[in-house]
Amino acid sequence: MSKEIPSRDKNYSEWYNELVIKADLAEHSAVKGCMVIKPYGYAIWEKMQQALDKMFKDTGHVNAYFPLFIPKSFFSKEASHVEGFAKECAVVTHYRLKTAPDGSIVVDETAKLEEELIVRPTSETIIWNTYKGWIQSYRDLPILVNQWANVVRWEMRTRLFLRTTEFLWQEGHTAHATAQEAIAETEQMLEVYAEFAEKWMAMPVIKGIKTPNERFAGALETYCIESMMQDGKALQAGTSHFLGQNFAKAFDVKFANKEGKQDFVWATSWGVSTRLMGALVMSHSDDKGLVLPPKLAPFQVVIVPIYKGDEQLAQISEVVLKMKKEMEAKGISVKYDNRDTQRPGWKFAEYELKGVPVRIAIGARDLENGTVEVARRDTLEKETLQQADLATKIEHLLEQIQDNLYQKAIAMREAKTFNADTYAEFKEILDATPGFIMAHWDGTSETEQKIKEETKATIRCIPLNNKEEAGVCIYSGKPSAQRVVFARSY
RNA sequence: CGGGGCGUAGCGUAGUCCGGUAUCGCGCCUGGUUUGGGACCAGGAGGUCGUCAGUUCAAAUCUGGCCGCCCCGACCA
Repeated sequence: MSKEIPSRDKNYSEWYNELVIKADLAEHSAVKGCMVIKPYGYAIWEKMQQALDKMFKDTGHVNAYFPLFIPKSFFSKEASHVEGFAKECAVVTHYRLKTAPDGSIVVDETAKLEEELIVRPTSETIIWNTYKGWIQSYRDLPILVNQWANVVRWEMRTRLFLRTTEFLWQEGHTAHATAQEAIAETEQMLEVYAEFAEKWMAMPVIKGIKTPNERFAGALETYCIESMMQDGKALQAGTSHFLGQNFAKAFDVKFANKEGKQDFVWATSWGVSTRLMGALVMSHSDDKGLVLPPKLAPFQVVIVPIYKGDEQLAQISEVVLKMKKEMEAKGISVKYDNRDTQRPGWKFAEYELKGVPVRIAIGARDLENGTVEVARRDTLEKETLQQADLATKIEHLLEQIQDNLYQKAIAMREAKTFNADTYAEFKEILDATPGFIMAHWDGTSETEQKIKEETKATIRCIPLNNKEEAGVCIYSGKPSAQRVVFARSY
């Protein structure tokens, strides 16, 4: 198979698609709109899961699991929620197949479900139906539960990782005694997501709140982190919702407060998905392939021996295994690729394609000099280092790479963030230099809608702690107190 | 659901207009030489040409139906 991927600049979508496949992250599946996540891609997802899961637990959350199927009646209890998801639900109507007279397998019409089951597109309804039985008193609160699960949304158009029919995610669903506490939770989880994106994925994000148009179906307020991909398009990387008492009311979840009065429970939900994998690819990778931040790389260092004959390999291996051990003692994950079936040049290209942060090559020359060749994936720079204290040097190098990726991503975002003061300017920037456009907006849905229809750009978010600045709306000319983030998005 | 493109070996493709039993590259297998940036030589294996039907002495090629995929749009995390 040819491992060449198309250029990033020529066709960003094609580049992304090919890269995901060639780097062995995922592939299209036999089921329309679904994908197969391959072992290498899944290993990265597992790294993400582990880091996130720890952050959730450090903030007091626990994991649980709820059913895949949601009875239609549950699903329809919260009006705006149904409305938001109705168009993209997979529905189970029967529970048995049979063999037809002609030998083909058909649905047994006699095995029709009395009530259809919805394959969860998200679990608010089934979870709140369950919480009803868990909550009687303020003493039962808060409930801080997270679920790792798969969900199905029957999207019309799909794209590997970014929008597949089935995807993996985590969804947190919390229940609180007060609005204030629920809002604090919503904001806390947004912080967790932002920290994960920036510290682990090396992907800078803007924290903000969604406009009513873009709000989650059933939420009072949707907080989000928005990131910018290398082609200037925005990607929503995570959301945290303050659900108010909407779901508690829909499922009649009341509790007795300290005064002995009945009140509806306050709710939040928050989630990130395998979409983050897409974000990771689009944030850092280049025409040679994937570029992984060290903290999420399935292995951070690959060692490639360069040798002639078994004897030389044995000598090299002796040195390598010692090095490997030292690095592993520092918590660095190392792969020693001593396969004789591929040549060094092939391996170099392969590990670049797969985004391994650091590559160490060692041959006869190095054995003599007590050196190794160290190549970093982010800058593609190579240098020769002394073997002495290599583990410490690599440890620092990995930190540097992690930081460099983040700084590069910030620089890219800054270079593609513009102010627009008139609608003409706004449209010009949008086409000429895609990116984030900071512009004044009159705060109405109508204006946002019009701009979306005319330019395909949406308000990504209203940044938290936004700077106050008097101005006029680029579209309507009405007064505005702050700029918001506009962009075309994935 | 609208617009465009496509379906030929594991992958990428030529051939389709003008019908005559499938081309090339990568990969794979065997042997040898190699190994500091995707090796080279020699030999070899591998194909219901998406599918069903029709036309014909003869269909990858012509006709019709169906299926699937990709891209762009509406929808969306």
